[in-house]
Amino acid sequence: MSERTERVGPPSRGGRKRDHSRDAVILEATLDVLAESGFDGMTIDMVAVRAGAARATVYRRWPTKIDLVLDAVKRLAPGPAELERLPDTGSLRGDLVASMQPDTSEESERRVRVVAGLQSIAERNEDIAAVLTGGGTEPWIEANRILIRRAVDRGEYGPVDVDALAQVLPLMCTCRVAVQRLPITPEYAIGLIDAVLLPAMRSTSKEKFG
Amino acid sequence: MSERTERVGPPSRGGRKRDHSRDAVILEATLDVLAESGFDGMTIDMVAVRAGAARATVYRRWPTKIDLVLDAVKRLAPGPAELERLPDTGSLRGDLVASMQPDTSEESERRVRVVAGLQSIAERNEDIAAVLTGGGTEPWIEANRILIRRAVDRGEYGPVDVDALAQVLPLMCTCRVAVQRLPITPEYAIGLIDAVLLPAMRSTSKEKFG
DNA sequence: CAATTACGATATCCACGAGTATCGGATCAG
DNA sequence: CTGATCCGATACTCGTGGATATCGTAATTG
Repeated sequence: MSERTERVGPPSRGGRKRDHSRDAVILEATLDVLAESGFDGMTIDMVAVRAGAARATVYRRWPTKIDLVLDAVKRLAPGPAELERLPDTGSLRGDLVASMQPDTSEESERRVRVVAGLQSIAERNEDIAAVLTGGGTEPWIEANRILIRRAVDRGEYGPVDVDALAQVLPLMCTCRVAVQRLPITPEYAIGLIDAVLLPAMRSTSKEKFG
Repeated sequence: MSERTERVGPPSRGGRKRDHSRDAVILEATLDVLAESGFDGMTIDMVAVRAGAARATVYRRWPTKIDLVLDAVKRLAPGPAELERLPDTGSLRGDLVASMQPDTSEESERRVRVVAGLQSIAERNEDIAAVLTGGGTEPWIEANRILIRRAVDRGEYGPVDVDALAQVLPLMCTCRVAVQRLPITPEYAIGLIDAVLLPAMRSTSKEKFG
């Protein structure tokens, strides 16, 4: 977490406790607004209203807009435990379809929209850029890397370019939402798997053509 | 073109002519600033300074910031003639490599950055969204569609899912620049062609796996 | 030359949003 | 109860940027 406005100096004698359960509400509201309006279009007031709080309450916990957004985006990054719980159905296709299931939900569409809405500020803010790579496409690509490597190891496919193939689904889906402004339906996701990724896996790319 | 501030009423008797050769300079400056700072980060003053003009000169030709950006983005859309001049080397790989050549240039990286920088405003402005689909990834996808269809027609490959495969290179390259913030090197482009697209072409996706 | 318009530069108006300050009411510790 | 702190609400400051207006100068027509 980025530095809050915690009281450090005087060991206070009492007073109303800060209701920390509202942190999550405010951060969720921040992500909602970010997904809808982007960083520049988002105002602290929008966040406060959506969270049912006062602007002062937000500023009491995060000193600047940037700090608020940083903490909010950190919620997007999957924990290491997330990568441990990858599906294991026995076939690559089964694993991919299972792992894409949450990606066709609204929850994950918001994630992509947040990433898209932070591009402009990421250009000028090192911290935002850093937290974006961690919470954006990279974990998703890493998950695909694991699934593909596992399929190759168990002999389901021959040797392939794991790094290149692991990027196909995450990058294409991200671009579809962020740039083409189209939803990731289960049909589209499965279509990509069956028409692009799995066919590419089947033909090992040893021979080149001139 | 969107409506300018052209004089229409009084048949004027004379006066200094508007130097229309500077339109292009201003619009190019607009694209440069858009690519660097996005729509919200761009100010009319940045554009004017980069174009070596005064703000008043810009406002004399385009009434609002939106109008200026609309005209600028229209310059990104390739004319119909562009799609007629697609490479024809005899092999799909040759065509793809040749057609990707300009995409690895700075010129084309700017195009993608402009598209990325306009996402936030496109969410709220119908006109921007419309002109973006025309000048963004769609023409690029269409070009790939033509190349792939041609290769199938000449018997170089069996039947494939043309629409899905035509999106692979444009979407992945766009996302790499706009989201991952990495350059499109010739190595990366050719790597995609050899490790993803052509392998996927080779194995026709008739059989499915459960 | 005179009238007219474009141009560069600059001043100005205006709206908006980040961040601060204040206030009344609520909630805790002692 | 008392003092300290949180909360919601509101007013406020202040910088920025879109848009307009003005002015002196340059170019063009008659």
